[in-house]
Amino acid sequence: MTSFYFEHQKIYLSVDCIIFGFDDNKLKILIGRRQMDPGRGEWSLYGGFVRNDESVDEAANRTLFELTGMHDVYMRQVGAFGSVNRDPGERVVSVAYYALIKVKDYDEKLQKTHEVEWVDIEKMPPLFSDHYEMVLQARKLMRQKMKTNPVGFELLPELFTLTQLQRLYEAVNGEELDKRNFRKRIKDMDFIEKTEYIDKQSSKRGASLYHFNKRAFSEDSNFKL
Amino acid sequence: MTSFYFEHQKIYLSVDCIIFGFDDNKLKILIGRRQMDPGRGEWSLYGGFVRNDESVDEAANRTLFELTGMHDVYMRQVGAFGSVNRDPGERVVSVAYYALIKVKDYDEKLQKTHEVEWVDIEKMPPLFSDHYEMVLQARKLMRQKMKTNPVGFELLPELFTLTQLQRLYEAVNGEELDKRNFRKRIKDMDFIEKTEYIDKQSSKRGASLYHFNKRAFSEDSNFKL
DNA sequence: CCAAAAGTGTTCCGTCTACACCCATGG
DNA sequence: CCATGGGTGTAGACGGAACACTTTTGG
Repeated sequence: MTSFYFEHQKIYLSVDCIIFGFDDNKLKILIGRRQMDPGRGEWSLYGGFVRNDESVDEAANRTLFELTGMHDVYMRQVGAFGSVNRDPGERVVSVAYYALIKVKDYDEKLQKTHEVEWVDIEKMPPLFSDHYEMVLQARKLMRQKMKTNPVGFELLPELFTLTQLQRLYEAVNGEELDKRNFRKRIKDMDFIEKTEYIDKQSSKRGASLYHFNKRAFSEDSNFKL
Repeated sequence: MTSFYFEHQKIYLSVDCIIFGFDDNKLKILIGRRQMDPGRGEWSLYGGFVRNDESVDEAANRTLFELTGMHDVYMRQVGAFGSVNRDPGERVVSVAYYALIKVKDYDEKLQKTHEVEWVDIEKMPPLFSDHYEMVLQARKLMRQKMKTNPVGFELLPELFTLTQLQRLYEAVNGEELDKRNFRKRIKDMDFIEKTEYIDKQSSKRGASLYHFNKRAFSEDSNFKL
């Protein structure tokens, strides 16, 4: 069968990753200096091209793996960015994804190899092309998601204190929360379990360490923070 | 400057439109029988390919215009759909958009030319490729948007009764609403204005016609339905 | 005259918010 | 012994949900 496809034009398709981390009570993203033209030297998200033999989601996962060596990372699509001149070199449409990773799990060697850095999301430098817009949208989506889904735990260590969890939500939403009200809500969620372990890093008294029990959480559990 | 782009592969990029309408107290979408191979004869969204000289958003608007002859339609991106074999003929990545139009504004001739039909969203037939998935996601996004933004009016005539508005929200959310509570909320929104006109179609007594005053609405107005 | 849709307020209950003090310990 | 962060309960405000009857008029 002859096809109608031929009359149309193919386009370069790429993916860009907005990688969120949480450290020092601040929400951060992983960006680096662009190592190729056009835009060499500008701050930029990490990205890659979509191949013909992989889905766009796969391309995003592969790209993230290249950068971090990590598999099974929480990742969601932000959307397609398709202005004609968004890439000064060629027509490239890019699909943005955001990822949530634990900063401590990220191999520092790989970080140096790729010359990427964690930067405070409140202090982002100007970024290449439309990457800033991508970050804004990603952040909006992520904030929305965190309100009703227990995805924040992707950013925290397996064991965390309630204060850490609260600081995370404060960083994401950009506002302080009331400690007692926050902890009251946590207590209502049986899938956030107190462990026998105590963290002595952050205070003299020591704080109980909690963990998120994925199995105990089911989609119909209600999660609101 | 020689470029690194050449080592990568180009891909066909298309757009698909989920076109919502509201008629007979039901939420509907516009679909047609696919007129080309592969998939000829299957129910399908209306779509088109993205050209090199237009943005993806522009391609979506152009495609919608081809089908409906309408400009300045409310349209939002749903996301990119990029499975390798989503199109049986060729590798095609598609970006889905949803649109909200007034059924009455849609020229019936054009509808016949393109052989598309309004079908009740609750009674959708199986669709070509991943189009059903696109519709589900579009509906989810649209429902979300309608909760906090006054976009429902895009689906209603300029002048509408409060019962029509309520039926729209009921159709979108799939649940009945309390008439008094609903009307109380409407009364709090000054930008939904009662007119002097009366609709005599739907009842013997007659119902006041309202209209949404875009100018009176500002982004900081709070809208919750 | 009656069927059919329009229009209109109040009460109750649960949820969210504000708010202050004691505890344990390392240095 | 004191500075630091951990941990706990209550009262009042607010918003959402439930709920029933009168009005108008075309047929």
